[in-house]
Amino acid sequence: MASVWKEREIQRREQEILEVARGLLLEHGYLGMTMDRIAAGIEYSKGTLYQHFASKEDVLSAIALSSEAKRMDFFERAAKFQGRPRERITAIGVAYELYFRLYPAYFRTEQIIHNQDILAKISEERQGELMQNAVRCHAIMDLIVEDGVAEGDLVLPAWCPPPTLGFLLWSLTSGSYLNMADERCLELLGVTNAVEAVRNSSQVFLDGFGWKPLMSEHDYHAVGRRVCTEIFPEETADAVLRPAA
Amino acid sequence: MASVWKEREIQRREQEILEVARGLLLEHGYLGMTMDRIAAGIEYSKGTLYQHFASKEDVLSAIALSSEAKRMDFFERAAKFQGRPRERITAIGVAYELYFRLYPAYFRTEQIIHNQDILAKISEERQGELMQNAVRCHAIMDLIVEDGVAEGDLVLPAWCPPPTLGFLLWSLTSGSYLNMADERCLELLGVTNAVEAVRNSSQVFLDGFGWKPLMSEHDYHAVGRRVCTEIFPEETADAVLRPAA
DNA sequence: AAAGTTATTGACGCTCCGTCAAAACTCGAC
DNA sequence: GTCGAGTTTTGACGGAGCGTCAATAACTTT
Repeated sequence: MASVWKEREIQRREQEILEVARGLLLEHGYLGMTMDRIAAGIEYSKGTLYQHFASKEDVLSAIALSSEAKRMDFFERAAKFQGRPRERITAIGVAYELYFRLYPAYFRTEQIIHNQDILAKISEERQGELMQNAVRCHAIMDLIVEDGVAEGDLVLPAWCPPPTLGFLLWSLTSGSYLNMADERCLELLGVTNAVEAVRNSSQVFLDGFGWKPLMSEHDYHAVGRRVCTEIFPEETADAVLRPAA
Repeated sequence: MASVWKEREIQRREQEILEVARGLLLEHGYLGMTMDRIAAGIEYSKGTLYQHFASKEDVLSAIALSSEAKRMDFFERAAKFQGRPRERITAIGVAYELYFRLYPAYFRTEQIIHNQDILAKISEERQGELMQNAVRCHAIMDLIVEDGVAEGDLVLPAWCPPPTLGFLLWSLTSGSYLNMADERCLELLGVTNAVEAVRNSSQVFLDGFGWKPLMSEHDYHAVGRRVCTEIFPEETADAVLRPAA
């Protein structure tokens, strides 16, 4: 049966398209990633391109989806880290930071797709997939927060159920990374070492909630380094990526 | 001299263009705001439109600029609030929250323009203006943070000079508001009362830094209400906008 | 090998941005 | 009042990009 080979060929081509598209997106931005250029990049015409993807936004969302898959992978690996709940949520933070630093391009594609106009043009189906990822991602955090509460390390105020804490922590981190995009602006404001600041501020935030053990009682830089060596040894072979003592 | 009247006429028309453009932007999004539609909305042709604005992005940045002006106004008014430094930074938070709730449309235009692709197409001049606003905005926060340090209410760690604290607080808030844009997603995650959560979480964050007086020592909801009645009486005539007891 | 089926192509229609030569208008001089 | 130089306005047009589809090529079955 030829259809097996055909199936595989289609898959292969889809990957090739995404590869070319991602390259264009990073080099020339959203507007520079044109369907004609993608078609020129692969060895097929635009018509064939449209047999794989319904629209430009569809291509874009596929790229974003693969980026999110990478992030999900990091999160799920980090979630396996053994320790007190607050150490485990710290591991999630490390995962996000590594994702941001190792794959800034992926981070950017997530931001691009997160735009109302673009999102509106994506098929319901893919929108669902994207949403699904977000939910899974927050579910991981929720479980850890709930463990923290269950073990008595954390007492949440009434206004802040576990999903809300996850949302806030996420907002602090993603908001910071997003604002870091404009480097000129950052410099003008006099912000240096922003990545380190985000790392530390997450801990300050958790201290604010009184999540034990507090920073004063525990060395979370050491936890960060442990997460790097135990969970992300390959990714942090370059020492620059590990938190300093 | 006719040129005086002409000057005024040009100003008037510019305002009219922006009004129409903002309407289109809000109703139909970035892609729905076309130059032809704007031209149809005012009583002039596209050519004339292009005598006022160099490009579509130029129109957009003018809209964003006026939005930022509104926010700046709120910030500057809030900065006049009298009290301990932490009360004053709380006032800034109230200002931002009110801006977000009263003018969601303005908030959105700021987000739209904050896009790399769009930003890249704006004239250097307008980019400078936008940057200027950001700097002024952060300068206000910086001063308050520095006062906090000077008065001994706040001891900042080495990794966090005043501008960095401003940046982080800003990121927490703007990041949260940004993530709140997707209401469906928020609901799916189980986050309720997000605005209140953001308000409280900023305080938790400052508690984390040990900025005195701590939440346990001071009623910051009351401070919030005072800011509303003293600084924003007009805007908070509707009681829904004021923090509950 | 012929008929039928599926895959591929790229020219085309449409929309939108930004331009520019031509038309319309203004206003002082005579 | 009218002429004409200067200014403003216009909308048709070029160019670019997205998505389509009739025509063509390739492949499969009989």
